[in-house]
Amino acid sequence: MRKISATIKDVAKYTGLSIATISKYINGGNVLDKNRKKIEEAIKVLDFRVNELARGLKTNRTMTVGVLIPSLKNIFFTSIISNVENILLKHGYSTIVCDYRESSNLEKEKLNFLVNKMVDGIIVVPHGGDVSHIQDVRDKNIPIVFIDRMIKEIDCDVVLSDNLNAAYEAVEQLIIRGHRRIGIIAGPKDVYTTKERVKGYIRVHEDHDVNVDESLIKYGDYDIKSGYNILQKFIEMDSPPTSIFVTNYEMTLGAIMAINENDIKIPDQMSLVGFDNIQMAKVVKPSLSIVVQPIEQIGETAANILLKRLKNDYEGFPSTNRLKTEIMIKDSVGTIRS
Amino acid sequence: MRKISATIKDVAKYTGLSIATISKYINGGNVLDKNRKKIEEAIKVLDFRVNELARGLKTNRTMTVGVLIPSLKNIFFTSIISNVENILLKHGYSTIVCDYRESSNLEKEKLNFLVNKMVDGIIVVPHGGDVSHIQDVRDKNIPIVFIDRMIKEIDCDVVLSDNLNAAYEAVEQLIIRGHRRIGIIAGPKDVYTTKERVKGYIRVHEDHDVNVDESLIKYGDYDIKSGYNILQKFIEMDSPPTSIFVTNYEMTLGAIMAINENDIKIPDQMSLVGFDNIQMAKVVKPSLSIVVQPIEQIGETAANILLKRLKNDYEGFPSTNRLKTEIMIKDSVGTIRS
DNA sequence: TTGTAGGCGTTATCAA
DNA sequence: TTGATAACGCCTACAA
Repeated sequence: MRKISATIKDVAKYTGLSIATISKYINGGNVLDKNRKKIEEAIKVLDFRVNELARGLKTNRTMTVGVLIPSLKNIFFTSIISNVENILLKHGYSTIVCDYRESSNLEKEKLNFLVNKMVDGIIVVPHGGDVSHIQDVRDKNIPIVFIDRMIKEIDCDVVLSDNLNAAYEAVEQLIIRGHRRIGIIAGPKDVYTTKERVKGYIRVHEDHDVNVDESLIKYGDYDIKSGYNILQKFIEMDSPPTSIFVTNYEMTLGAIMAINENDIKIPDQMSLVGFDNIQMAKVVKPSLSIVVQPIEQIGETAANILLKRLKNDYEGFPSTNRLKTEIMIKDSVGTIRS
Repeated sequence: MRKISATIKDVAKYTGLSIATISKYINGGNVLDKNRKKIEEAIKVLDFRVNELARGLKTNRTMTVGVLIPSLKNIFFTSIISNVENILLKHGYSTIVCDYRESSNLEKEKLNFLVNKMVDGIIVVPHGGDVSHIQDVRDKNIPIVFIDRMIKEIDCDVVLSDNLNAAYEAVEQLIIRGHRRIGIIAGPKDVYTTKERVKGYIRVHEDHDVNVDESLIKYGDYDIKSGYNILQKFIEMDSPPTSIFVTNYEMTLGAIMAINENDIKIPDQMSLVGFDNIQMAKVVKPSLSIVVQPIEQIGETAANILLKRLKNDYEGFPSTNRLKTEIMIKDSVGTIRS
């Protein structure tokens, strides 16, 4: 069916040279000038392309990297991938993208799939919880880079935002403006980013001598619905918070939905700080204050570390790359007069 | 470095059988029951996995599909991919995802990359314009499925929304509510979806005997900025439209930004119908009316058609799958009293 | 049912 | 600098 493209053998025949010589040329070896010309002509005429399969079989490398994320519908992750893919491509690597739909089982399954595909390396946003399947991959000496979340049990390069200080600074802006009852809509309790962000929330309270009311810390699922539901709960409290900090993009969307439905005036009745997605922040009215993660930098860093490991350069392993976030305070945050 | 996993040879040694027998077992052939047990034991003990490279070298198939989209930051496309990837995976195919960043040159380059990777099939959102490089791929008899956009010059399966009628119905809702000056923020003039959506816009005007004012048809780039700019221009017109139809998600975002900045009251001063992304539509206040494309169905259909072609089943080729959209009218659309 | 052997396209070693 | 040749791991006639 599919047309078989020309092989080294064909090029050899065309030029009258041997297979070995052509192979050497392809891999950057020295050949006589007149031979080089002939080879180049043959390659062009025959439209020769290296058969990566055969090459991989010999070299034991596929020049392929697996990327595994919780969801392809999450723009935070796809934006990262966009950068990763582009950088890896420049180095000849292709990227197999999988999402595991937030399911630990699927994560395991897809990880296995990637191993079967003999990827040379893996970039993964680990789900957390049981990580033995990841350890299994590590045991095979396949380079892995974690993104966004850390798994303490596994020695591994990791690239993530400074979540703790991101939350710290966001909440601090609220405290500075007089807020004392600050609600936080956090992620799932057992996820790394959640823990870090809650830690930051608590630490800044302590540093400013503001009492932490445990009832203002509520855990969601990082999805729209929980953002919506939790904000609703905050509203229904006897003494509702004067401001809310939402810790990811989807829940920020949900929170805004609830705010709109309840006709709550921002920032007069309630201040709001969201997470990620500048575009969103600009569209909402009043303009939304948000924590901005260095998305491009995360992807770039992860790709470069992986490339380094693929070159068998294990300098600084395991490296932890904690990138700084930025806080943009806009109209959704108001001041409390006491 | 990387641990070499067990080969058929190893399994053969372990079981005392021959390579051929093991191979037959793997590929579903018949072996004696006692041998089957031994083989299964060996596979488990040795953690044997088929080397896809070697297999591919023999069978001339990589069990890999390439997916090429304009941007990984566009949730419309990534959502489609999410479904595609999942379905293909169930059939043993892995998905190499590339974006071409809206550049025709990059599209060509990445398409070439995929061909070099010897993918068995390709799903692509074609950029349009020069399509000779796509024809080149087709000439190699690699199955291709187009998504979202049609390329008339190339015989190919294609899966897309019924863009014409989507626009028709959206604009019709405005006409029904008394609007006579309806602005359309269209995409780039030479893109397929743009043409179809503008066609629908014009046709519904004609069907309802409403005059088409050419100055109300403005072309953008399907990006946020042009949505913003064009809406701005509409506002500045001597006789601005009473309603706007925006033809993709990003431009809808941009339009809303402009509306917010100019303090235009929706729907009193202007009605608005956007495109895609239900989540967004719910968050904006007043709730946004939108055209909803059948994202899941698009991915599913494309994947299934490709799988069919990969099985060498060319029934109905080239098929055009035009899926129906849905229109959600919400608070952003008002009625004009005359 | 099982085994032998050749070949897929490439790389790499070793002579020439 | 070039060439002959043996792998890489698998599949597949064909023979036993």
